[in-house]
Parts: sequence; C-alpha cells; structure tokens
Amino acid sequence: MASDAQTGRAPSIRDVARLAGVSHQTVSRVLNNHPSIRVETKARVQQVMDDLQYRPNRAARVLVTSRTRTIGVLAAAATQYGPASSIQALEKAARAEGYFVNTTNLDGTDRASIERGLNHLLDQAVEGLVVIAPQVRVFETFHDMNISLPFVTLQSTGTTEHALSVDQISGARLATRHLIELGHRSIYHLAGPQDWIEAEARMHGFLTELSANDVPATAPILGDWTAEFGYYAGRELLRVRDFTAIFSSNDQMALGLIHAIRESGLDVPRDVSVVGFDDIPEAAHFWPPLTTVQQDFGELGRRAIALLLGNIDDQGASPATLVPDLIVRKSTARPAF
Amino acid sequence: MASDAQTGRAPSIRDVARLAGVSHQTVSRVLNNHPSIRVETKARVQQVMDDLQYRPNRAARVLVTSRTRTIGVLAAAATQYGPASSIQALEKAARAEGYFVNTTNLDGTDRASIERGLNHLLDQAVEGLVVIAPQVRVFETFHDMNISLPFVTLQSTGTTEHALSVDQISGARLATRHLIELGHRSIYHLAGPQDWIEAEARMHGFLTELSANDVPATAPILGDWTAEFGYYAGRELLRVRDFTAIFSSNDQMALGLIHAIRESGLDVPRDVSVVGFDDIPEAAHFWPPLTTVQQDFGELGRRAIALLLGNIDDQGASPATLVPDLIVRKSTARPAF
DNA sequence: GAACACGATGTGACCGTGCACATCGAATTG
DNA sequence: CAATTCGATGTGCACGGTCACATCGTGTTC
Repeated sequence: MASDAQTGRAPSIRDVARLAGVSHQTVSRVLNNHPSIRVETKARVQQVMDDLQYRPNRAARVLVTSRTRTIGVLAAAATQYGPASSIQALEKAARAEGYFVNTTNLDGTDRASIERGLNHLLDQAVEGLVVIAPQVRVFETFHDMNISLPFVTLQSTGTTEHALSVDQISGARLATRHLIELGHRSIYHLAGPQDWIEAEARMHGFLTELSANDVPATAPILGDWTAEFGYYAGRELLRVRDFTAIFSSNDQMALGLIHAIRESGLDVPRDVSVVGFDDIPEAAHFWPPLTTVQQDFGELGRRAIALLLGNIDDQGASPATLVPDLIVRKSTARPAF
Repeated sequence: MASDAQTGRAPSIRDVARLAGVSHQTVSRVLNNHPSIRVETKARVQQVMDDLQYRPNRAARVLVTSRTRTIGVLAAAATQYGPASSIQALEKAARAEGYFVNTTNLDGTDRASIERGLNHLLDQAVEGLVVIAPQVRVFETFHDMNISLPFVTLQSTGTTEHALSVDQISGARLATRHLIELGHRSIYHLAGPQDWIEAEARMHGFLTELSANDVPATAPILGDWTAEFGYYAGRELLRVRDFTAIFSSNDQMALGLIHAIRESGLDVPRDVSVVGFDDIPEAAHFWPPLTTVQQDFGELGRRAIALLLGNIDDQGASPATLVPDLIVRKSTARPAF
C-alpha cells in the first residue's frame, strides 16, 4: 500500500518526494530552481521525475498562485492571412515567455457574440487580451461588462496607450501618394468595415493624402475585406467609370476588383491602376502582380505580446512605430487619359 | 472582519455561500445544477452570484475533477486558409460543447519543434489532440514520447480509426478525370509535402485516375503549398513544355503556376489547363477564375471535434466520409493540340 | 567558546472546488 | 403510528502545488 501510485492519477510532487527520499517542498524547490539545494539532491530528484515522467500540474499551480499565465486573443477574421499570421507569431512569442494563449473566434460581430467570446476568455481567467476584431464594438462591450484587463489591439492609429502603433495612416498615404505621383486624379478608395480601427485609419490616411495634394476627394466604399465584395464593388463602380485608380484597403478586395475590371474588358494597369494593402504572399502572383503596402504581421504579433506582458509584469514597454512599406509591382501605371 | 472580501482575490464559492446564507456545497449544487435544490434557494444563490460577478475558478475545478476539458491543436500552416478555417470552426464547436481549445503552432517541422509543441500541449493536460501538420512525423514523435491521448487528424485517407475520412483521393480523381475528359493526355501533378497525409492522398488519387484511364503517368513535383513554389515550378516546367495540363495540390500553388505560365506568354486555359484544390475564397477571383476541388473546411473542423469528443466521452462517433466537389470555372479547357 | 548567520531541508496551512457521507424533516408505506 | 424513503441541505476532506515558518548543522565573528 506504499506504492499506491497506480490510482490512475498522474504522479504528484509527493510521489516524487517519496521516491527521492526528500520532502515535497524540496521537490517544489527543484521545480522552481531555488538556489540553495545541494546539487546531488537536485540530481536525485530530477532523476525520479524523469523516471516517473512527472509533469507539474498546472491547475494546482494556478490555484495557489492565482496566476494563469494565459493571454486571450479575441479574433474575428482568423481565416485571413494577416490576422492568422499575427496570431501565429503571437502564440509563439507568448509560448517563449512561458505563457499560454487561447484564441477565441467570434461567431459574429454583434454584441451578443462579442459578449460570449469575452465570457469564454474570462472563464479561463486570462491575464491579458489581444483584440483582432471590430475593436470599437469590442471595447464598448468590454466597458459595459465593466471588466478591467490589460489589453492590446493589433493595429491602430496609435492614439491609446494600449495600442500598437503600426502606422496604418502613413501606409495608406504611401499608397495614395504613389497613385497621385503617377498622375491619377480620380481615385476611389475601397475601405474596410469602419468599426475596425485599421480600416478607419487607412481611410483617414487616404483622405489626408488626397487633400494634401489638392486632389478631389471621393466617397469611400465600405467593404467587408472579401474578394467577393471587391468584385461586386468593382462591377458597380465600372458602370460609371469616372476614375483611373482604386486604392483597396486589403489585397483580397483588390483581387476581386481586378477580376471585375478585367471581366469588363478593361486592363489593369492600362485602364485602371489598383493598389492593395497587406502584401499577402499571393499578391506577388496575382495577374498582374499587385502593387501593395507591406505589413509585417509577424512582428505585429510579437510586439503585441511584448507590450502586453510589459503591462502585466508592470514594466513599461516601448511600442516604437512600425512603418509599412510600399511594394510597387505591376498593377499600377500612369493613367491613359 | 466578516466582510474580508477585498483581499484582492476573486469571490469564491464560500463568499457566495455566506452572503446567501447557505453552505458552499449548496452553491456548488447550483453551479452544476443539481436536481434537488429548492427553486427559491437556487434563485437566492444565483442573485448573490450576479451581484458579486462571481465566476467559478477553473483551476480549482480542474484540480479536483482532473478534467481539463481542453483539447489541443497542433498546427503547422495556420496561416493558410484551409487550416485556419478548420481551426476556427473547430474552436467554435468545441466551445459549444464546453471545451477549451489551445492551438499551438509548430516553429518548424523538424523533430525538435514537434516535440516542443507536444510538450506545451501536454503541460496543459489536454484531453485530446487535433493534428494539422505533417502527420507522419508528428505521429512518430508522438509514439516515441510514448504518450497516449485520443487524437484526430483533419484530413486523411481514412485508414485509421482516428482519421476523419475526407476523401482526398476521390477529390483528386475528380480533378484528374476532368482533365482527361477534356482530352488532356500529358498532365503533371504539383504535389504537396509528402509527410502531409492529404498531400500523399491527393497524389495517390491522381496516379490512380491516370492509370485507370491508361494515361501515361508523370513524376509528381513535390512542392510546399506556397504560390511562390508554384511559380518557380511553373518556370521550370515550361522549359520543356511537354504537357497541356497541370493538377495542383492546392490553390496557392495553382496561382503561382498560372503566373509563370502567363508570364511566359502562354495563356490559361488556351495553352495550359490548371486545376487547383481547396477552393479558397479567392479562387473564384483569380484570372482566370480557378477550376478547383472544393473542400468544406468548416465541416471538417466540426467533425474533428465530434469525433474527438466521441472518443473522450467514449461513445463511438461515426465519421461518415465527406466527398469533395469539383468546381469548374475558367482555368480548364480542351487542349489546343 | 558563545552568539549568530546562513545554507539545506522539512512541516503544515492554504488556494477554490467537487465528492462522499451525514443530517434532518416531511411524505409515504404497511 | 413506527419504519422507511426521499428531498434538501450541511460537514469535512482531498486534489497538487506554493508559501511562510521552523529546524538543524556548520562556519564565522568577537
């Protein structure tokens, strides 16, 4: 009855202790590598751990320390390249810091779905939050549920302290300026959903750059990030055809746009120039290869973690601004006029 | 000193009990809605819970029940549409069943990375595993670490009981037959990495269909799922140009392929027909719109959970075979000969 | 050489739940 | 009407770690 280890439960710290002939506390010290332990004692304990394939029980640790070391990700478009890449990088970075990540995907973007997502995350007692979703609505909900938790939003204007400053505005200005410099004067903007902070920022950048160059502004078209939408928007737009260039808020919509343009017998870039945003890996292989604004999604994810853990562990992090690059390929040219 | 609730710790079951004037066990019963509780008692407890914004402590529960209700996902290409969609659906389905999901992304596909990923998952005591990665290598590692855990692989030939039977083979045959029926006799296959079971299955389907129709087989080209690879493979292939059609193992590589073909002055589908696999949302907007094999990634994810929870909760699930569809668009035509 | 510091280790309580068992009153049964 | 059953509730312990504190032997200090 001394070796009642076959109870089905995994070996515990006390099982290790017994076999190593030490107290459970000594085992705990080995686990947290406490300085004052004799090397041979440590070795002996470690040996027993290996033999037993011992793994510390996370739940027990969490219970006593009340630290879950888990950060939550609230995602709305985890299917798209950008968010997916950021999440991947973020998860990796968190893991390297000994943190766990729980990614929860919203069922929809309505209030109830957001609430459900947040609740799921709170049930796990996440220590911080990364929001990759319509931030505006999430933060409202967040506030109404009056929860206070360190959080970071992946892409933003940089107004809040919680926000990672990827300069979406300057990225959008870069794209717009490129079109203006080529000689375009009638430029449309296919925007993203306006409750995504980055969509709003890109639109803002677009309008700012237009007015800075005295180019007449056009009303942005509000899209949903999909190629499908880009396609139908393109077809609508072509009925009038009072433009020579379009700046799309992401690459997928640009693809749909090009599809519509070409289907109507026009050519890109001869008749219409198109600029995208994101530089997804496929963009270089669109036909024509897409001129677009490159974002480093991986870096974004890593910085999100750095910023968040900085908040959690209370040392202030420095979110230096990431400036996106314009990648000029073949989808833009001088207007035919 | 009776109201020592401001200790910083969240309210516990006993805080609720005290305020409701019942024992902690009664509160626990309310939580797990035990049948024999007076409705008014239940209401009173619930009221206190709301007031306190009480949330059950998951760690404590896990500790005592030794059930984590967490399933782990080991992912290698979470950045791509297919895997990402499956993960998203899977996470949602798991959540609906009261399970938590932890997605761990492999740093690489080497042995050490896989081991690291598995360890991370085991540290959380996941109750089951979904593998979206080079399965062959994962299972070897899995075996060598001699861990036994219910697991499911998302896409496979259907040989194992653990495997979800999406019939990748018949999907590939569908695509190949389509090309043959159009009159093609010189068909290449751009395959995926061979330690992905689905890549191997698609290749198998391709070869089977060729031989069933007495069409001479060609050596498959082993790719890495990326558009970039498709592009370079296409350039290589075009130096010889002894083919009229290519079946690509996924849509991204097909895109790169088309890019290379068109760049060399040839046309798709006039000179070369191309078929993809997956039907990512962008495929309909490629130029030309891509003929491809459609997979229901969401359904895949949902079934993975159903199968896994069936194993965990011990009721045998029935993994009826999902048969993919061929979506004919504009990238295929009769050979010009 | 007594007082003390310190390194190495052990002891017991505690974290927030669920489980097994006990209790107690009311309804049912013979 | 006593015995039994059952519904509604309470009591105490266990889960597997960490923390605060105690213990003990040894070297250092004055």
